Amino acid sequence: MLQRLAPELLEKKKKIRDFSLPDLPGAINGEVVTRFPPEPNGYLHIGHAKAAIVDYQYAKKYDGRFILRFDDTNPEKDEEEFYDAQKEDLRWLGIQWDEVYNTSDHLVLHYRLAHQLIEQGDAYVCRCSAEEIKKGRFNQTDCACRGYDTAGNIEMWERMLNGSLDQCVLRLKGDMRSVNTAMRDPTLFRIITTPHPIQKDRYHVWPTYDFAGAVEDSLSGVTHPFRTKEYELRDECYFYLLDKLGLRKPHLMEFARLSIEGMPVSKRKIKPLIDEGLVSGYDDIRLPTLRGLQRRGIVPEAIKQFVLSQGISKVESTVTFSLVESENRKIIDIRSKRLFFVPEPIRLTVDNAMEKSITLPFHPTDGSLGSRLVHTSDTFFIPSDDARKLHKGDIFRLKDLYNVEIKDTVNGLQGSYAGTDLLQESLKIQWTTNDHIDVTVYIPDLLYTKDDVYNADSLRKVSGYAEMALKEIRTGDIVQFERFGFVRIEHTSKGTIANFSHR
RNA sequence: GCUCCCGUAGUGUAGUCCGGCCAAUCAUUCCAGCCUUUCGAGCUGGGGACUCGGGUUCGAAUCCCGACGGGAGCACCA
Repeated sequence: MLQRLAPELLEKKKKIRDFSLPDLPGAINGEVVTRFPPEPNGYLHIGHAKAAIVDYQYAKKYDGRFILRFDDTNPEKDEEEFYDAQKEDLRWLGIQWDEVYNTSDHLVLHYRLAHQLIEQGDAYVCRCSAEEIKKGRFNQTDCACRGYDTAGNIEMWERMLNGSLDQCVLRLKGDMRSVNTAMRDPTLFRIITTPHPIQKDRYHVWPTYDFAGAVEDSLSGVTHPFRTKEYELRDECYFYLLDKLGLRKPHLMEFARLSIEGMPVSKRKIKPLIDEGLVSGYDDIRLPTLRGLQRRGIVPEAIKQFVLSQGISKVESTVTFSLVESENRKIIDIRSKRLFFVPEPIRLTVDNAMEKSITLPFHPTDGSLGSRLVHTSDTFFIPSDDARKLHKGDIFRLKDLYNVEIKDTVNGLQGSYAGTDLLQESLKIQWTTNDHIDVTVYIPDLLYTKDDVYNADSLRKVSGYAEMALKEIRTGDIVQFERFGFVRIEHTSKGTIANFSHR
């Protein structure tokens, strides 16, 4: 009744806070431009989501623009499938970009800027080996290449581009004696002959992150780029480079990387798990990948709330996943249908049971979620965990149906009808009838224990019966199995499975 | 080793830039109670923190110095 007359009254009870981001320095409403620059080399995870959501929210907050930029400057790592996969993940998160482009589309421009640096004497072609370069940085000594004249450098750069010179890189002429190792003549361009997923074999000289990131941020009009803290040492290089190129300098900002207790959040850690078969793939429900989270029944709004609640401080912290669960529960509780699922079922016979047809609502308070009709006879199934607690003479309630008095627990579980009066203190147990669906529930646990060792019991499997109404539930829908927890349903060719989200 | 960043309750987080309104916010977790035909939700109550030591000041979580602790970088990866 109430939900029909004034649904907003019920909604209001759920206080889903709206976290507000702190103000940005030098931000002008309508003129803020942010960007999310993933490398298309894997599936997105919750760490990416943090960056993407923060970037996107800031653009919205200031009525500005949000750019999606694929930083695809390493043909050895980037793969074509991930451009679309990442877009798909972002769309799922509810993120909409005003513009999308690939850094690899701008290589000609990058070459031109490199040329400019060389002409100014701010960059030089270095033919030393990686080893020698490393040694030079460590010892703070110049190599011979650093001393070549501009004309020679331009010639070598052109040979680099036309493929007649290999074993060389273009380096920034920084300060080999700087205390900041990132300033000791960082590499700006290197030769990679592996075909690029999009550009194919059009280019073989590729900019590094230091060059491409700074240049793209500036040229694309980004006013407030964010990145994670581990890049802080490179700030100096970022601004130095823009300075030398005479390009606009954005308000560069850093925040701490997100880490979650017991969950690997980097590709570096996730990949081996997949390769060793310890998880089923990038969408394994134990993983904090967006695909894993989705399959587990975590909704995008919850991820957004969670991310924003973390803020953008530089404090490194390890968050409990229960914060995500809590945000998720707040959102799905009010809109998830309730169904009966009986884990490890045991047969219960009620000797003087009458056949009944009853209508049960899908939600205790929200009638708009509808109801289902259930027929009962003298045969039920209840969870064996509950059955174990029952003794002869006990009276319990088949939830939403009637009371049953236990008559026998030895020769099968038997009981008899014991009225419909609701007994406050009696156990209310969910049940199914002979008509039921076999369901396997997968319950994820932390992949790593406190000591950082792999948790072999991280995926529990529980089989049971669900009521017939589960058939109406579509793959991808989240329901609550009463007295069990929230699950996301998947109907597969091998039967129905339910991925456990949380209580 | 060198350099940089960070240090508020069990876990996160606001406050730190511009010292007083902070006997420190909010969430989560935990505990107790209420409510409820779910072990879910809701409601009420409770516990629990400014790393330490100096300094500046009438006054410091907030500024300065030092110590300690944690993280990161030191790639032709981003």
